[in-house]
Amino acid sequence: MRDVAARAGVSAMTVSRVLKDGQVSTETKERVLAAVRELGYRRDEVARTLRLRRPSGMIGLVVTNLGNPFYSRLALGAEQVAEEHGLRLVLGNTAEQVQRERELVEDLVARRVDGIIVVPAGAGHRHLGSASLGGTPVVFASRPPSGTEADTVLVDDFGGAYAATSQLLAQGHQTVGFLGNPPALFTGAERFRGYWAAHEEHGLTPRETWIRRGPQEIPTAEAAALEILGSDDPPTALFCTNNRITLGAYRAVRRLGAATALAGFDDFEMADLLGVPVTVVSYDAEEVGRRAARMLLDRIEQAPNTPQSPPRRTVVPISVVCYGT
Amino acid sequence: MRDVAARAGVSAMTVSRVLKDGQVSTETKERVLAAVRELGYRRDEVARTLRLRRPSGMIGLVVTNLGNPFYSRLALGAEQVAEEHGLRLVLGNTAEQVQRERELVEDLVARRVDGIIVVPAGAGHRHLGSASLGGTPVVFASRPPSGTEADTVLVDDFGGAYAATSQLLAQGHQTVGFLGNPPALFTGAERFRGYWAAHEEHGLTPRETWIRRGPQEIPTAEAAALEILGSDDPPTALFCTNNRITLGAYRAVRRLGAATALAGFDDFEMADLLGVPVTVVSYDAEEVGRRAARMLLDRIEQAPNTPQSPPRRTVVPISVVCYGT
DNA sequence: CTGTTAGCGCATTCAC
DNA sequence: GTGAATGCGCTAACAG
Repeated sequence: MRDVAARAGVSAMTVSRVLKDGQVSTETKERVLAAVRELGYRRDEVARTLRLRRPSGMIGLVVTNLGNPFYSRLALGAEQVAEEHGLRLVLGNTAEQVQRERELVEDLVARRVDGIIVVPAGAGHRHLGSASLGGTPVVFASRPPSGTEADTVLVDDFGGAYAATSQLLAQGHQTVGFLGNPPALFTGAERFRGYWAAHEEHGLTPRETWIRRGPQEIPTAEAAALEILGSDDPPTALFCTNNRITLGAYRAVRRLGAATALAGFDDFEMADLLGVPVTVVSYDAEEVGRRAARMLLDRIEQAPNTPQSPPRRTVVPISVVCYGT
Repeated sequence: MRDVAARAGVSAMTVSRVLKDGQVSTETKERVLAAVRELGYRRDEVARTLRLRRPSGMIGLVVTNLGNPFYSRLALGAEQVAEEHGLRLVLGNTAEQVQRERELVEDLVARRVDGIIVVPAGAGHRHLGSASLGGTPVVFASRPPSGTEADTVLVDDFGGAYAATSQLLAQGHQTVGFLGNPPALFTGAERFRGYWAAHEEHGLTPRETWIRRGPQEIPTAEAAALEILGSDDPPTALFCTNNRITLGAYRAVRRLGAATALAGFDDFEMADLLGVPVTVVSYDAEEVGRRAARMLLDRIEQAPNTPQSPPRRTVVPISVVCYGT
């Protein structure tokens, strides 16, 4: 900046004013801008935010697995909203490790991000409370906080599982198996709850032998499905808690040549081409990111030393789509 | 920091030293650390990097479409490497808009990122040259620069298309159609070149009526495939330049009940379950991100006022996988 | 071992 | 309109 000033024959102060369109005569302004171009000068945003006592104009996004399309689409949605407000997104991947999460969040706070969106790993989240983070606003996405209160954006896990299972039951299936993620995961628990509630609604009780609460990937889901469907008295339908599990189940059904109906959480591209009836719970992952970003922006815009409004929670709706037959 | 110093009864300088584990007596160190804990103090990394005349410890990643799993996995790979070096990733999505790209890159430079990985949109990339960016190192990923020289990581587009097409020809198909992205895209051009070269190798010339260089999404690809396969003299196989196009072609084949063989760029989860023979070009998208990050780190570690080593280019290998039949 | 001085690049405040 | 002084939060360099 000094160099630009020298070249334009003015003081650094004048250059600063030109760059923030302050009161400068048209003539000097042009001289300064010329010097800026000639020197390829760029104002240092880091020094600027320091001087202005402002946060960095970045928001942190901490996810558990960016390789999962759900989270990359969440990131895309958050990026859209951040972009509209001139904010940049700083990305961190925790691989479900609480320790990584803790370090990442600490680092983001030290870098003075305006706020953080986090898909929490693990169970206790006191270390993610805004209070533990020097007041940096935090929004939870996809999984709710435990041990602290905070703004949260969830998917309607319960409702989706309930609706999809109900669909199967309404189609006349009396026996619906369950393949899903472990109960320790919030989504796993909620989706199981939905599955169960749908049965109760119909006066049914799922049989324990049709339930597998563990598979996470295609091969393990396939094995579990083979086990269930190969038993003496197999169910006529299966509810799966995510699309990888649904694909595993599909492989099993196909291999056995069974007529088992499938329902699952998460839409996927080939669902209509499988050749067996598939019911799918569909929702907008980008919308999760957009809402989280908007909630965060609302917090950020609240004056920091103002009494904080209570934490809000919003649930992104799902829809049920039936493919095939 | 002053507050911490006051509380510990020392000067700010001592606090600073404690936090960077300098020469401080164990006793004062403990007093300081106690004060840090009590006040929940965090060192301001922004001010720190300013004072140390260092870049921000962040690298920028600018992609054209984070919703595309290829780019989100690229991001994941880059994040891994960045993480290992204690660097954060700042993400930007251009949606293929050159204007957005330009603004993003400018902003990243102004924020003093250590370097930038970019999947360039558009055709001319002079504005992405390290020179135009005040010397900030830049690595191109997935598409090469034009109008400037820079480190680049590519996928073996030509080789993959060549290998997959050759596979079809070797299987006895004399007539292989082409469904692919527009020639303006680097990948589109390269993959077409590979398709063509494989034919030449076999003494064949593809027929123009079997070629569609435009479809990008499933529905348009399906329509194009229906057109080709519905003609008087349809080819017995189709080469598709990405997995969305392959899926579109598959829909057409299935609808027509044809026995057309398919080959395509990009692996996908269901490829082995389609019920028709499918050859797929597979590659490691994360590896693209990892290599780009490593190249960038190499540049960053070069002293800035040293004669720069010439731009490097690396190509991530592909492998061909045959499913079905 | 610890404190003082000075300045990273910028912008607010107050002169002129 | 423009410039000089001052300080954002931190730390290298030099005292003591």
